[in-house]
Amino acid sequence: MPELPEVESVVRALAPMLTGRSVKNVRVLNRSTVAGSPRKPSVLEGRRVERVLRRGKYIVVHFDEAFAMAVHLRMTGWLGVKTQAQVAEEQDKFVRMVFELDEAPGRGAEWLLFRDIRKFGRVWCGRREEIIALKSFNKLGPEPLAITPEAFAERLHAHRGRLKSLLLNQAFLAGLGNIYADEALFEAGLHPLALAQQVKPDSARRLHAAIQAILGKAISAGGSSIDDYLHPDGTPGWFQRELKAYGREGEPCTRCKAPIKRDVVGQRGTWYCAKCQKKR
DNA sequence: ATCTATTCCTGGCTGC
DNA sequence: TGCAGCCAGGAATAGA
Repeated sequence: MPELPEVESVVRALAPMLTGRSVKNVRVLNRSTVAGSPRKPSVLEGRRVERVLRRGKYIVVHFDEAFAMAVHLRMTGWLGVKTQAQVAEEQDKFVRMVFELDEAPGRGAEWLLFRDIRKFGRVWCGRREEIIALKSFNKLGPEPLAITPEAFAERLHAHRGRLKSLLLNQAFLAGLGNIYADEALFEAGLHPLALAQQVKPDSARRLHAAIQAILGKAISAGGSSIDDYLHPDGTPGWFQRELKAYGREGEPCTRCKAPIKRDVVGQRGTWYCAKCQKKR
């Protein structure tokens, strides 16, 4: 499941392949993949890529003439570049959108593909200011790798909810998902059900440090390949091997050897060590 | 403000 | 081998 480190890995891989290239043609193979009203991916035809960046879990592509595209991979989305020959050979029924690219020096005819098994992923196309103004995009909270410990603690204490739910709330912090929320709470030694408002200042600081450390390590590892996530070139990330709580029900805690527990918190599977993650 | 349930969607798993 | 039924889950949405 792509979260911040996975999306960051996608952006870093795609940026050198896409920057400077033009989209000749856009084809939509699954209508619901294209979000927005009106749906208008054809506005990107003839536009040249200026930048590829990340905001929260969104991949954002800036085009010339102030056009832009935002992509959310949700559960099973994948972006990558393939040659026309590869695409023809593979006959991949899960490709939902195809962007025909111009021929760059040293590269033949290539297509940017959006592949998505479960069709939860979404692509928005339009003018840059329209994309930025999208309400789902506009209400995103701060970037977890940019926020200061002080600002983080202040935000934390301004909320009444449970830590796990808060970390998953994209308006609170943009980019954490189920995997890294559990990992950050484990690392900080905080219980998923702890009330945000009751978290003591030193615990808030530990949580902030844990979030930044986990995300930094996961980005360096190319993210976690769980279920379907793969890099744009088809290779897996390897941070899944470093996970200490997520998906490890029954396995011994790496700190105290007690078995990792799984509960459901806010309709999400939640893994934690009941012995060393305390509610306060 | 916060919480819960529901929807989207399909591969993979379980059980018969 | 086949098939029905269930599950996971990010985000939007509605309702409490």
